[in-house]
Amino acid sequence: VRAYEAIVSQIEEAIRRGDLQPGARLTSERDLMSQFGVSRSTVREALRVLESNGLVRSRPGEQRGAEILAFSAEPLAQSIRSLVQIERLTLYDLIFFRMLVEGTLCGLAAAFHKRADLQVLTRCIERMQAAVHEDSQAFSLADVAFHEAVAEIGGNRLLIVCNEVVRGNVSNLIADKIASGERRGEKMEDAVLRHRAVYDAIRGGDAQNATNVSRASIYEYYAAHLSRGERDRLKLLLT
Amino acid sequence: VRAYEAIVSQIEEAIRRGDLQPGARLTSERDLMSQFGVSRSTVREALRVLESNGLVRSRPGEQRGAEILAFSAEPLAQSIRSLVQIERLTLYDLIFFRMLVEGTLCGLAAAFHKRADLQVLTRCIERMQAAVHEDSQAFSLADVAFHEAVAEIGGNRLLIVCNEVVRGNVSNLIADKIASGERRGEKMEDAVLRHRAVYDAIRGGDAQNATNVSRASIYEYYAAHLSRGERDRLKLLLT
DNA sequence: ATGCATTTGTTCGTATGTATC
DNA sequence: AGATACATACGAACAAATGCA
Repeated sequence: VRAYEAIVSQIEEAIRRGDLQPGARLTSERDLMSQFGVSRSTVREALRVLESNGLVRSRPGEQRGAEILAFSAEPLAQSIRSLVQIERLTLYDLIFFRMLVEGTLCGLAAAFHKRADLQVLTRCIERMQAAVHEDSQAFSLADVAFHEAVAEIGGNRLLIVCNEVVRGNVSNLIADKIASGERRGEKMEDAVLRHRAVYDAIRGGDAQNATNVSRASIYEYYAAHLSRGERDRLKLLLT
Repeated sequence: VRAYEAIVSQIEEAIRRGDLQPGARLTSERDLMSQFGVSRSTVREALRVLESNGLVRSRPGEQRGAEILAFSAEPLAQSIRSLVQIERLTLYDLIFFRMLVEGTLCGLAAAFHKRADLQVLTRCIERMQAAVHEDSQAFSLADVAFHEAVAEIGGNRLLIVCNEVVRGNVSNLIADKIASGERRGEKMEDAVLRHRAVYDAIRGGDAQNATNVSRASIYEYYAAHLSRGERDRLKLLLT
């Protein structure tokens, strides 16, 4: 077993145990070096690996050592990104995933939401409405906030994270096609309507129905970018 | 931008473009060093990062440099593992995900399978049956093979990979509770019956029904390990 | 605002262990 | 068995960035 790997797994272990909390700092490279009885290069290789896994961050000149970071979905997002590129995942694959997961999250939200949750969602839609024809960046921020709020209600962290990651990848894949297209205003109006429909379905409390409305909404939004056969497969998810 | 990061992204880029195919080798560290105009340590830090991301593997003594690896879901599995540990995901979260995804894969299989696919599934079940009361390792190998074969039929790479990863994490979480429990033989018999039911549903060609049978099968298998409230939430996925 | 101490980023030279020919 | 090529690992050094007095 290689020297730097031992260091990596020891520090990883400490972080997982909660022994090293986010915001805490490792000691300096020179301290770690004597602490683990290895050379500085070895310490640095270990730090580079931890850094690339999103566990720590180190910057030159900082007095205390590398900082322990809070968990971030970024490594997961990266894995999925490379999966998209290397395995040649298509828009269809991603949309399928989103319809499946986000629809389910809406179903959970319909079944388990509280009063306050509905208010949060309403505010997101209002912010979207306000930004129509105006600020397309504020619009998409409110859009993302809506989806995240829906996901939070359901409360399954795994679904939430996966869905966020895939949503990000979808945007990457077709950013140019939609955000900057012509008739941008119309499309934004359209999106507001669809979000309202999803909101109503969630408020209605019927999980099956909310799932379906959400999936149909995603389907319609992206259908134009998909082939006939792909659309047929996606329809399997609609009842 | 740091020196080693430039190297990492250049090599990553070459791999993504397919310029560096799996099985090909990088040149030796000394060559890379002069090629990129950096020192040995910097090259090594870059290699460590690439290695931890599952893109290359380097071993001492090998004549040519580091080997380019085929894509593997291992980094993704790692991200999910750390998500499970750090975010304290429970068995419920994982089972929810599996019911959702694997049920859908069964639905796809029901709708799109071919003759040959059914034969593959049959053979997996036969291998399971043969290993009952005998070889528990062969049993679980056949079990995994069945699920992978089902997933392949549906053909959505993203779902397949996510499902495999989550299945692996589930086994980690409760390996002790089931595999080594008492009445192991009975449980294996039971599993064979459930797999047959899933198989019949797939052959039947009704996607909705196959989805349901599969989800119910997973639900029943794990229900005993879950609380009342968790079970109620999972039931939302059954129609 | 300046200068000093500390720390990281990077380089270089060297020694050691290991696989292949 | 020996030679070669390679990766692993060490330690000293300098530059650049940061924080503090």
